[in-house]
Amino acid sequence: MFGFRDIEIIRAIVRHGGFRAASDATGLAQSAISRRVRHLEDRMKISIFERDGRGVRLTAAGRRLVDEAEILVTQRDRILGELTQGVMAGVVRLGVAETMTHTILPRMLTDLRTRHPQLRFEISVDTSSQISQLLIDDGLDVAIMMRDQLPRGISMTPLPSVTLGWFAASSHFRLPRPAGIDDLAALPIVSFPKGTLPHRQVVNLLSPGRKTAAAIHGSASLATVLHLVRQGFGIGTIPHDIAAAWPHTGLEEIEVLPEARLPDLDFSICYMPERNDEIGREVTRAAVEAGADRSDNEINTAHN
Amino acid sequence: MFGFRDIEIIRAIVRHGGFRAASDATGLAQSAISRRVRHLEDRMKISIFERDGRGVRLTAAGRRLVDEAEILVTQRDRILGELTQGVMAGVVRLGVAETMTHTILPRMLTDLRTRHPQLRFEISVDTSSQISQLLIDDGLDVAIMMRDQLPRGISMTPLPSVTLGWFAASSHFRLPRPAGIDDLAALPIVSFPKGTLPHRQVVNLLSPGRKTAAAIHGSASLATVLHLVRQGFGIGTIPHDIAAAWPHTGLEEIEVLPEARLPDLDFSICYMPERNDEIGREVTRAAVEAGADRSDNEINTAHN
DNA sequence: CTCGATATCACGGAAGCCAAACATGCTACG
DNA sequence: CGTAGCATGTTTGGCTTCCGTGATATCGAG
Repeated sequence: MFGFRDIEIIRAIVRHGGFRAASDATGLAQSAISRRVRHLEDRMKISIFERDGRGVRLTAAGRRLVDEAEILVTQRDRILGELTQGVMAGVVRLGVAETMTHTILPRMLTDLRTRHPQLRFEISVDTSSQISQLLIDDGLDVAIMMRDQLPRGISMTPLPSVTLGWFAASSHFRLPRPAGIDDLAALPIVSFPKGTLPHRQVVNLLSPGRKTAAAIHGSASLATVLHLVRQGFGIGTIPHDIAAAWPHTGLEEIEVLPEARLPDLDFSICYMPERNDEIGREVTRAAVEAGADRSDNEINTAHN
Repeated sequence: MFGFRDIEIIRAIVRHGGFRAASDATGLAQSAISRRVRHLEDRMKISIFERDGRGVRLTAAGRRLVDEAEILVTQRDRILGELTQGVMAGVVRLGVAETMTHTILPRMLTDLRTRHPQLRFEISVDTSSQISQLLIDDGLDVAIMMRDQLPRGISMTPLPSVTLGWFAASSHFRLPRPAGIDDLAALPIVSFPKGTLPHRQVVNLLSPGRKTAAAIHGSASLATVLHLVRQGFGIGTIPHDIAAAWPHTGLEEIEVLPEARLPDLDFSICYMPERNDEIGREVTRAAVEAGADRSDNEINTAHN
């Protein structure tokens, strides 16, 4: 086995041409170098230097060792520098609700990548409650989710609200304009997965005092929801942003009465300042700016 | 600063979920782990674990450290394994005379690469005397050169002789067939660089008792020699193999009298067994086999 | 209070420093 | 030509500092 110190010392010996010169270069006593090298050779059972009266030269094995191990020292120093000099690097574990992956996430990641090329992201897409739990358990560094149950000590920054609409595939269903709650409840509905806040909101909106419970299907995958709605499986509750992002899928917003309107979704970007103050702040900044961009974009898409 | 041991210990703590468990896993005492981690944190001025009554968890900085440094341990173990288990790896410093780069070298390297994918080559092309000196000074591991002055203790394996011919660009010079020494000496000659054995041989062949010294130009680059001869700058002394390798350059061998024939070049593959026994043997084997192939090839090209 | 965890304290061994010994090549002188 | 002296470099022996062990103190949660 060999350590970083061994490599540094061997490198110094090679570079300066001997134990003596290496001792000056490293600040170690020359005797320490001698004994260290011998000990290392004994441990690894290879000879690293060929000695004779007037100095030492690398053996073939020694040269191989230096060539290969040099890079380790370099990398160690790089890691150390990045860690202590506050360079933003490493892996950021990011949890997002799926809706966000289609809106602010791409812009946010682009922003972060240009500012901090060393950062790597590991993105989990899940329901807000799952993400919330992961954040609490230190399974995530930053989360973008709906405020569910908020643990204490968390930092939470609101993002622009996401507005929902009722959508249907063009000409699959015949509905009055505007449609009322009863009209909607009579049809199969594809919505957010069971257990999530928007799912509960849809249930609450449609259920009270109705004879037969509305057929509400949940899907954790927005792509699946879009697909099902497009195929005429039912009508769907879909964020306006998402629908606008696929303008040619044949989806059409259903005009509804005010009482049938769906509440907005309030997303927040959250992190634990105790654990991830620096990264959390920076990701939050990027998310807020991406959200601001998104507003512009919303206006643009409204023009379409 | 951190060492391999630090990383291994931190990894053990993370994997087994605490100092206590890590102490069982690593065989160290629990107190040693505690103190080591604290010292490390002090030295690096970052906090790696977040402690409370019921255990420890990685901080963000700690996770970054583990993520980035894990690979260092892996690489260290790989290097150690390769060194001690006698895998042929590392960089082989190879010195060759230029003639050889066009004959056995490509086949030899292909052979070695397929048998030892871990090997890397660093190839120097120079005159035989330079290469010889480099080999003596441990600037090369293996050399392919003409035997010049041979240091003692060297291993030398002869390779097939290289035959030389006089070449000229078609129809640039008018010579009797066969040409004699005087005919050749009257023309500008492009040959091997001054100071090399074949250059001396050309000089010796042409100079004795002549009124005006023959105009012998030297070039260390075979490509340059070929170019000059092709352009009609003069006639050249070129290995048959090389000329055969460029069959469409308009070069034509000059038919000469026996007394004007050039001596063969005797190349050998050399290494210092004291320093590079294992690699030297293997490269020698590959060179000899490539030389055998070359003989076949010579016959083939003679058919063209 | 008890349990399960980490932190701390006194003591032995490896790794480091200092000084002196040892090996080798070079030079100059008899 | 042989050899003493010197210059240069490595190895070897005493003495201190840091790392690992074992037992004990301390702390937080249930």
